[in-house]
Amino acid sequence: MGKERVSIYHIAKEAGVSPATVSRVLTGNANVSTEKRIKVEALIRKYDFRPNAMARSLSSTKTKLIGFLIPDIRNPFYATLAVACERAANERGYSLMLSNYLNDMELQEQNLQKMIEMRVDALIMIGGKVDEMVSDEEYVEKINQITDTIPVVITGKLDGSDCYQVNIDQKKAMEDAMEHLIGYGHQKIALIGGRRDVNSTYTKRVTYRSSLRKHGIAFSADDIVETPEYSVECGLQVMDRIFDSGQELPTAVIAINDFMAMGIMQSIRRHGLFIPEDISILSFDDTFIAESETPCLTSVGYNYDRFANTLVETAIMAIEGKDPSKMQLIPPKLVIRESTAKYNG
Amino acid sequence: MGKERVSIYHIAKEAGVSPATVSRVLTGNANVSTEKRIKVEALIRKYDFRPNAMARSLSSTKTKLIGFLIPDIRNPFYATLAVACERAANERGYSLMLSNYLNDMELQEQNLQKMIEMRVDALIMIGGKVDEMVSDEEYVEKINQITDTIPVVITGKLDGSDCYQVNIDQKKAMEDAMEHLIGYGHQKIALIGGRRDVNSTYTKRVTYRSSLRKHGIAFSADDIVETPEYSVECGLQVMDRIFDSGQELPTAVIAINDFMAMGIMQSIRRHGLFIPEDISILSFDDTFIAESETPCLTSVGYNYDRFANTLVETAIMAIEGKDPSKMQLIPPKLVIRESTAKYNG
DNA sequence: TTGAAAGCGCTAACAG
DNA sequence: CTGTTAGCGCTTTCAA
Repeated sequence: MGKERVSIYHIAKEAGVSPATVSRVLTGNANVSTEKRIKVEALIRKYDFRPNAMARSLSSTKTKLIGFLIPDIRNPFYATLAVACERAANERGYSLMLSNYLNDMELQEQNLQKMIEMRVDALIMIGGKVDEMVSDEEYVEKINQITDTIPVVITGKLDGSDCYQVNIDQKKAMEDAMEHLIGYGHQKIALIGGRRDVNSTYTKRVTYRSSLRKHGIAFSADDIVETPEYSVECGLQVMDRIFDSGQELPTAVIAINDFMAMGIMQSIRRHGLFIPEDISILSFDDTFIAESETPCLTSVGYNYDRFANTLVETAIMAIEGKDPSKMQLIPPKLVIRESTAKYNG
Repeated sequence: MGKERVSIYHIAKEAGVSPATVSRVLTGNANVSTEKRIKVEALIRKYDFRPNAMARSLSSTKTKLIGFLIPDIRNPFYATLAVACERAANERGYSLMLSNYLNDMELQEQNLQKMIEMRVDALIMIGGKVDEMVSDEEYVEKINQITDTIPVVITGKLDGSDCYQVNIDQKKAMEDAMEHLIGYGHQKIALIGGRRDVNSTYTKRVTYRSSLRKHGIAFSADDIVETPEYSVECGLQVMDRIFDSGQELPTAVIAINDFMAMGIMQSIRRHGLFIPEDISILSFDDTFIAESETPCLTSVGYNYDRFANTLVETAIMAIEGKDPSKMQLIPPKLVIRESTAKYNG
């Protein structure tokens, strides 16, 4: 430790040029004579000099940083998306500043503030307070205060805010799921997991019910089960409870995500039933989990690269004042695997 | 967009004090009369003012940022660790700057440079070039150049470098695994996955062999299978190959991580065998996957919070010149679940 | 306790 | 093409 940091001044002095010239070869935004350029570049290599991003940002008022606020990177859905976004950002000369709020609204707030202090050029936020059914008025006000200065793109819903939205087409996702299952002859279909006050879940529920109606299938309140979390554990508990209740078992179960599906499958196996022979399972997100289960999960996924590109591209366009569209939809894609089968009542 | 950013100058002017005073109430590093403090604090609230972290860092030459370089956040092992590290860092007033190098050495290098440009106060690096069996001399030189200025803590091995090491006790981990399996009467134990040129894998292999020797069990070269990746896919392929080869099946399989175990289990089930009745499975890392499989996986895990705290604490101590110990070991912890059973030959 | 002033390392006019 | 000169927004002596 301790060695003195070299700056453009050191380089400039040793090269016999002005600091501005060094800056010019660094940024490439202006012409420098080949002679001087070569001299400077040699020094840069000699000292393995890296310009101070803080100073650069301070001066240019651009950080080339995009804040990325998500609930929990341990959920493969977010991990997949984060990796894709990081790549997308890097390709465009930006870095992702990621943070998890772990379903803690206060932490989400803190993280948000930290991003603002870092003067990120844009913000991508997913879930939590930006996907509540009824948007928190005070929160909207706070976000709008931010959007005055920094473009914010969300995956979710925030009524009355100036955010750009990049959303999964939840309606289509559920429709595809239902068409698949009903096409396989299922009538008793359960929808397990999620909170009704979360917009994406709410939309799925509504669509679930309208799909049933469209096909003339009676809706039973028992068939929609809410859970406080979107976890494996919750999936297991809910399915156990269904078994214990003695009520008529569904012939197909739609899990709100892959995590939930894992739990549900575990419960079903423990009760000695087979998937898909006894019960079909379908989930949302199509993460690596779907391919890794036995049997492999039929799941509604998305093109994560496309999703990520749209998110990042929208953010960058907004940064550059290019005015991207306010609302973009990511189409879902049903991947049929082994966990769903024709109903053979 | 467009609203003018407020700075300490605006606040100072409106409060009728000097910018220095505003800075003082911001940092809390000096005394300010209650009267002025209150006035300034009110203004800060009024404008929801957030000090510019870039300017602050530039001036103080501290960024309160810790770079966190990992292979792939999509692997639950890293995701779990990352979340724990983020929390540990936050608790101590630091933020994590995370990036994935996706097994791409060039990307690892780029990300590293970006961290340096950001002037992170310390660097935590895991795997990849910092866990190769034979350390790349040039790379060591490059890292040592960094450690001249920034403390680097690694989980891995980098001979001849000045890094702080926080490592999992791989030897103990494998010993525990082997004792468990051998104690259950297994003699034909396969070790599947990983590359021999990765130090952590190498250590496991060596320990595997010495455990066999200690118990007077003959070693068969067939029982160690190398894989290019640490993925579900590879696990599946390897196990399929073992079945196809017609060689004597192991009665127990040790998977190098949970991913690998998933693939192996999938293969075994597809071949009509049962776990653990026909083959026992044991894995390393004990991520959520271990609990979510059916049967639940017996796995050697670690106390991730402790692991993360040690990593972050070491980094911060080094930042503060407190001279932490150069080498610390994280003890593993065998969690026995349902995937291993007594051998009943 | 407080203000003035000098930097932190870089970029970006502005002359020349 | 190049050097000089202001900042960017904050922290931190140094005097008062």
